[in-house]
Amino acid sequence: MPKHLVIVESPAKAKTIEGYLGKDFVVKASMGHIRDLAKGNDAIDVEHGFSPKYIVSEAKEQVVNDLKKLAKKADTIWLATDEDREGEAIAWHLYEELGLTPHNSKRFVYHEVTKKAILKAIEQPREIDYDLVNAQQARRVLDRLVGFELSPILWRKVRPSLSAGRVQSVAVRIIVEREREIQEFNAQSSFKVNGIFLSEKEPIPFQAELSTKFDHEADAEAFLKHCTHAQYAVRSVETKPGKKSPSPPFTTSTLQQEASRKIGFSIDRTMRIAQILYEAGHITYMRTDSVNLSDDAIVLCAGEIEKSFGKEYVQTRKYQNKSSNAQEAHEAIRPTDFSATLPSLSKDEARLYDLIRKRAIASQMADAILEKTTISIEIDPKSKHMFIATGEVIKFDGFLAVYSESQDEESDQEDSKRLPAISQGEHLLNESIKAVQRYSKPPARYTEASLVKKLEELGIGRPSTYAPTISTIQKRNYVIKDNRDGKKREYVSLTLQSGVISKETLSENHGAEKAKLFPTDIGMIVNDFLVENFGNIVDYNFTANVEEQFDEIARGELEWNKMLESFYTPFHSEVTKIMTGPQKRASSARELGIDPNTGLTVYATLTRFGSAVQIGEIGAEIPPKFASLKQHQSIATISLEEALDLFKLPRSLGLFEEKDVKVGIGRFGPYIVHNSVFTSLKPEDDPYTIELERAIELIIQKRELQASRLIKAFPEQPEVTIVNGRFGPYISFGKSNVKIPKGTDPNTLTLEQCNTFAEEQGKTLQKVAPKSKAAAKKKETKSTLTTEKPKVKKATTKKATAKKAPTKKTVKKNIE
DNA sequence: CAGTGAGCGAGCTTCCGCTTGACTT
Repeated sequence: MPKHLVIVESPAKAKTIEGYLGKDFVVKASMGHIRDLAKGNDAIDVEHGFSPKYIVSEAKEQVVNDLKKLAKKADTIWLATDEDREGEAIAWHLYEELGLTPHNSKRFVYHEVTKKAILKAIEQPREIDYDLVNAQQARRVLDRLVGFELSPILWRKVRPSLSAGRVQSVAVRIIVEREREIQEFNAQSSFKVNGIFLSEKEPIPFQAELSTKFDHEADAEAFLKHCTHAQYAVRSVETKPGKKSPSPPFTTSTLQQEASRKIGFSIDRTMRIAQILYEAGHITYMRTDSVNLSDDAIVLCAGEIEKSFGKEYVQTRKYQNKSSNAQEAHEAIRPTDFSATLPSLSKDEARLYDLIRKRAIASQMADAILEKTTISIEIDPKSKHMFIATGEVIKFDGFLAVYSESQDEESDQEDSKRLPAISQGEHLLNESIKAVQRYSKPPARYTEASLVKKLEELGIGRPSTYAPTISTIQKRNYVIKDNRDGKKREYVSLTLQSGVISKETLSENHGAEKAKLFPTDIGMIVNDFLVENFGNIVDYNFTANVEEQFDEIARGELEWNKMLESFYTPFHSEVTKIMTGPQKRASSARELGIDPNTGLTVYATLTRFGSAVQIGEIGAEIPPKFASLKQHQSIATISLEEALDLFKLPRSLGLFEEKDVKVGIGRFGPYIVHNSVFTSLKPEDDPYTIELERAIELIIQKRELQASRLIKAFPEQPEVTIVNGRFGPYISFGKSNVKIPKGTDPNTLTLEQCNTFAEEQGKTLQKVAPKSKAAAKKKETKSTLTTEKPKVKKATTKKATAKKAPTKKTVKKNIE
């Protein structure tokens, strides 16, 4: 019987550590926090020192019970949770919940899961650090207070079920403010001039850029004219040594960024796959903010580099963390085994593993040695303009042999090339000169990964919450990840060749976006409301400021409930002021102008059913008319013309088979209705311009599809049919669907068989309303108590989400 | 399933961080 029970946070870690310790030790995992604040609004007694009420959640009961049993049998219980604030709190909660005493329990901490580190750590046990625990309690309580006082204000002032919080509201703010910068951005154009030159000795053409840009076409043209008679000579040749150093090994945030840029993974997918690699023992822990590698790892890594590349490629380094609130309870993310023999993995796992391994290896490799050459070319001795050619040659590749980091935005610089050997004073021949109109670019929209980077820079959120936070703000419909088609734009290109200047007008695509984050109307309204009324909470520095105070608590210099007191008093009085103030909703209405037909005012506004345009006033004699916005339209940017267009639907296209054909936009996107049969438009069809002929084509297509859908019907029981669905044949059984067992030919099924299958699958022929079905489901899932929300919500939210992706749904339907 | 665009009122929603599983049409 083992005498010692060691409790860590993660089961994979438990397994590893158990291997390091002797037979007397059993190592178990707490699976993260075991207790949390009670659910409702009564978890914190603000009147009495913010005393918190903790409960063991249903999901953790089993874990706690198992640990209790083991603890009873053990002589010593070692609390070996992470060294950071949260880990210390977990240790304390365990201590309390398991009824431990100073006599039967000890605490030890480690920064890396290596045998040496663990054995050393257990030699140096300590007490639970209550100052650190209190810092965590302050953090936890503050987050609850902020979230649970701000959210209800939004329910009342904006819309039910919304949420606000210290982290998510700032994330939304970042997206909203960037969108506004982009909206306000005016692209300026200028003419960038490039020449192709040749040396007489070494006739390899190379490119050089003019040191000045021209704002106007006329200036560019005048310059090219001037160049028709120019004499080119090399004024100077400068060669400078340079070097590039590798980046540190991955943290959670940098892994998410690079996996997004290099292999196109969403941050969610990255974390899911990293978890698999971690559990299989291929990588170290993936939720970390540390760039540090253990000494053991560095030795192993250096050995691998020497073996694969040679000694001159080895340069071991210790990296310093840049982010200020890093807690560094773990190592950086690295392979557990650096050798080139890769474990057998799925394709995605292999790609992520490869990235992690190369990045870690490169971090311990030598700098790349470069040589940068700059050649200045004068046009003629009098001209103030000059052409500059730059080239870069890699003298020693170093870490570049393994890994080079990608940038968020592609820079304009092309791959720097080797320049021909040229000496000062030498005359050059010019092959051609081009002046091309270039536009300035607006700030880039955020991707999920670049938003994580920004949050990390601001010290907001933790490695374990980056991905969940970003999915929360999308679930709340504050932000959507979306694509945009670019717009065509013309630009001018002037070319001087063989003494002749020619002009071309070309066109380019700009502003196309893929998987970028856009604020929704509701996101903007909520943000504006919070910025106006709670600017201090959604301030970019709010977290940094409270973090400083948490640190003071952790150092024992500040009492945690005093800190909360001084935060909460002014905060709560602000909350009360707004809750008891005028019962006005946060207004989103934007005046667009006057409708020329009726003379009434046109508004863009947020309604119960989402963003819409409105003609006329509520409460006026003539009730206002409404029309929903299309996808990609927003209250902030819609124009009067676009708004008026929305009232052109539904429209009649004419008669087909003596019945009216109408086109409109519904819940699932644009549709045609004819003889009360609905047909979706294809993505390429525009409901505003579609003509009768095309509509009839789609109606007939739909009929053909319907015909091939039905495999078999039973006249004696018309609710039962066998049909072809998206996933193959199935039995449509009243309102529910029944699976056909594998190996059964759907064509030969009898009605009796169908009824038997239905019975076996627990389906009845009652016309079950979807509501009660979902309620039953809710009951089922209740006991598991995951973070997943019940599937069916209030009518408003349901509709709002359904509206989100009409085109997607349409596509699916068409495939069917 | 393809419409709608309130305010008589029933009761709900919500935070951040730490961890892994157990669920289907």
